[in-house]
Amino acid sequence: MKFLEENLLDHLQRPEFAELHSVLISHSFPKGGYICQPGTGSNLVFIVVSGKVRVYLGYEEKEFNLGILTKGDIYSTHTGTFVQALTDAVVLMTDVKTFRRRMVGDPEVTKAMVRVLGNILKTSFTIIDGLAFRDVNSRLVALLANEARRHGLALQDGSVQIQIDLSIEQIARLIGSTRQTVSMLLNDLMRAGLIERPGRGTFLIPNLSVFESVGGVTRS
Amino acid sequence: MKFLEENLLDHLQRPEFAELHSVLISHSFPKGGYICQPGTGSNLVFIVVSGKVRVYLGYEEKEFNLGILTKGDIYSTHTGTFVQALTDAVVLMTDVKTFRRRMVGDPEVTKAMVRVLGNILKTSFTIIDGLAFRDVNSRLVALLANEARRHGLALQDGSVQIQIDLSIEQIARLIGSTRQTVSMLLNDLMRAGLIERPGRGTFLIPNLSVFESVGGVTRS
DNA sequence: GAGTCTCTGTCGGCCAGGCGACAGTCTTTT
DNA sequence: AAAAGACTGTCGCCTGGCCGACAGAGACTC
Repeated sequence: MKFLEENLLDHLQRPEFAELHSVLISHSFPKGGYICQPGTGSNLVFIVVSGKVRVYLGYEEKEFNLGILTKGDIYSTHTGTFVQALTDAVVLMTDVKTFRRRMVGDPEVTKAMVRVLGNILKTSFTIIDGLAFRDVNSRLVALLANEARRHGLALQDGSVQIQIDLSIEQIARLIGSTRQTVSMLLNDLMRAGLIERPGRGTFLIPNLSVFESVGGVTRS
Repeated sequence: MKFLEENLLDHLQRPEFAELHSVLISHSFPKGGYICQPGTGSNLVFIVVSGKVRVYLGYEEKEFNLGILTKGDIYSTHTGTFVQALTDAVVLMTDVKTFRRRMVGDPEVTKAMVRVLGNILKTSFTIIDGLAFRDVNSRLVALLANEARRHGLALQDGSVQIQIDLSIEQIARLIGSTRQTVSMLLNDLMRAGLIERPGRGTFLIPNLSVFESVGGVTRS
């Protein structure tokens, strides 16, 4: 679902959008700040100018990541999701009404929306799959494997090192489980030699493909 | 997320799309036929011309409805979802490559996509919520209440009648549970006087709002 | 009306995983 | 270095819900 070649922001720099800038108000958010939370009643559309923001579904105790928005991504606040700045971030905001009137007809804008929605949708399918079909262990393995594939550091001996600066409790939230269960599972994985934990927040996966295959087995 | 005023099909009837018709191939599907199933490797985009088609996530034993597409809706086959004709249906199909080249730049097309994706996304959030936070009973109540609100027949005495021509087994699938559990829960609801079952596939909810409130209580 | 099928209700066994509790360990502060 | 605080590992209990099994109950065929 990748359609965008040109960055949406560059596109909006063009002269024909000059008058639009008056209604696109720039807002800055510090790292960790919330761009939106469900239930605040605000109904805005925003475009990320700089920084990274994380979109997630959250409830009292659990939270499921839906995606990371970066420069040029566009999203709406009235979707029942949380949007939090992962780094200091700047966004352009406008209300939905103005957005519809002025911007919906623009293919670059809708293309950006399709891209973002498509990605989030894909992630949410994965989440549903995980919740409906996989046990906690599989979800944990999937989380680590994902992280390894995406941001892992491959070492000379073929192992992959990943840095997850999250407490066990936070990891548990991400996969919709509990501290105790995750703690136990991680130790099981270590005892089985599938992962090592050289230090806090750091994991070492000696053989990633073997590791991944373990997650798949426990399918019901 | 409703942006479309003009129907996409009318839009495509315009003269400037005349040459496009050669690549938009019309396909008919009988009621119950599959427009796409995951894993078939096909990578097509289609627009619904007539009929209703149902999009759902399915696995061996369970299936989760994501939405119903009708005239003018546009969707893609490589999303890992099943798409099944609920009635006899006609769709216009083309491959993704052509679609990107010829149609992605058109705001009506992308608007339709945003609308469809937005709806499906919303539904999938609801599913995640249900799976992660609600027990089977809540999901069952939600399903029935939803059906009642949407297609229910309000009787004079304030009760609502709904027609669900599904076996208990099929209902169980829709909420990701089992025949036995659903059978038990339905009987519990009947014993509690919250629903009645005058005949096969028919339910009667004497007081819908009371009924709905029961579903919410069991939140963890 | 007898046989066959499909659907429904109910029971008992079983287990993943949530939760409270508590001890041990690592960090930070003063 | 001592105290306070946060994080981690484990144990045991308990429950929701899956599963197999089996017995009615309608429906359909011959």
